[in-house]
Amino acid sequence: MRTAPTVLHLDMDAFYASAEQASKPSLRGKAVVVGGLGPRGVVATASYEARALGVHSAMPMAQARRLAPNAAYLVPRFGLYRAISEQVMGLLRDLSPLVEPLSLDEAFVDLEAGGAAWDEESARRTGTRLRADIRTGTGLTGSVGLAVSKMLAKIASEQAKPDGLVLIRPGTERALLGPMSVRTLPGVGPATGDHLRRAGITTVEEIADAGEDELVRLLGKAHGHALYAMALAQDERPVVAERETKSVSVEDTYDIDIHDRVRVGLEVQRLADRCVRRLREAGLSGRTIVLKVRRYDFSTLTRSETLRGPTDDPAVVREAAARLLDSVDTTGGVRLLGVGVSGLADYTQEDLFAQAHLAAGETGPAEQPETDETPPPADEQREPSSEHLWRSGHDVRHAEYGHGWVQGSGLGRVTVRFETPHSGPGRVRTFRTDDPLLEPADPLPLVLRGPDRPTTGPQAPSDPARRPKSRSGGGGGAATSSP
DNA sequence: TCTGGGGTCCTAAGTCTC
DNA sequence: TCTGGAGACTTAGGACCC
Repeated sequence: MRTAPTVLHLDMDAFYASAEQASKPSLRGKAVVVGGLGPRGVVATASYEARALGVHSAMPMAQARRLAPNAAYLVPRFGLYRAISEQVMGLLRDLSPLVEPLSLDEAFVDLEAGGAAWDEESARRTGTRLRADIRTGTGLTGSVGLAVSKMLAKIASEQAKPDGLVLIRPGTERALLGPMSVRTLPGVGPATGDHLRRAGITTVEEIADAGEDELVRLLGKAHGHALYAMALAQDERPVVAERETKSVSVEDTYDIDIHDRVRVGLEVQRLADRCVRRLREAGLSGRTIVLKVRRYDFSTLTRSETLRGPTDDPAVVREAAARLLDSVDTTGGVRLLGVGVSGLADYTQEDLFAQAHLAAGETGPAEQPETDETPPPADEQREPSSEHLWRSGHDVRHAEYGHGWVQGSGLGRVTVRFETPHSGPGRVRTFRTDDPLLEPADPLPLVLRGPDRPTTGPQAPSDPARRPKSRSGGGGGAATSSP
């Protein structure tokens, strides 16, 4: 158990929305909602202005639009967010070799391991300097929590939001946690929260009072023990820099339920190919193939099959997924399909050959040796219509008017606002979607290094999603409300 | 109101092996 | 040869997180 608050948790404030506001001057101070814009999309992040209107993460987009009809609605630009995230993680690694990223916008840092802090005072200094460096380097704000453990550091950063720093002083933890809702503790979601509430437990203090045996009786062994320890502010989990991937999966929710069994089969094949591509990119192979089906009524089922050895062979994964689909009744329609691979092993050439032989032996007709060239998904073989080039929020360049971003498109027109992270709010112009002077562009850096040198700073890598393929059933004509 | 996508971990029942 | 138990593994589902 540590005696000094040397675990740091960083949480970037409304990360995706803030990145969009930083790159689009006309959105600063305005409600911005980032997420899927299709009929079944949900909110990924809402700016604080949008949160004030009641919009929050995981809310259905349709509900967000009712609450904030005048907000700007944008699709996520992961290329940009990844570039900023890498810069921020770099700042964290300057503090310590023990950095545990949780997502693009969150990480734990063991300050003690890096010699960056050893007591309250040095920890606070380091946290303050980090926040300043993040602001200087990216133009964005992050909140910092400092405490003796990961759980407490995370609770501290939550309290620090937005744009603050909170240090939980050693010895004060239990008094601080006691009156808090059970939902504050990691691992207590809606279901566990409800379960505890029915047992008359609503605060952290009441968990501690209930005793370990009662918790185990209510929630099972693992969850009960863990939660009881957390309620006593005991959390010995170390900051772990390297985490092994346990599974790789892809899934798609369709704008309209799929009823045609043949189409369902084709989609599963596509997903299997996509999953294998991801698997190979990560240099992995896996033994267990998982099919996920969410039906029209939102009931979800999974079917899995474990092979004799690990594979990254698209034909093998496709066949396994197809076999699994055979055991699933899809009458009534499906809204989501997914294919995953778990039981992962490092990729080796032997795996491939072994599996190819296995597949040839077990699946009857002799398999052609697989190559890397899996055919592109059916929808990627289609030429994207020019409408699909213009995704809401993505950057563009016009030969005459310069750099801007797509504010909306549809009916053969695309509306562009011409501004950059370093200009004032820009003018809006509308073009035909096939205007030869207009082309997709990379995001510009949010922060200039040196006098007017936009070539430095966090330059997002060219984002393949920038030239989007039409998504199955995907809605074109993304509408961005004018801010 | 109508619920994304990519993960992790846990539980429980059934099966297999020794 | 049959039976029973322990432990490992497989499968399915649920909860949670960002």
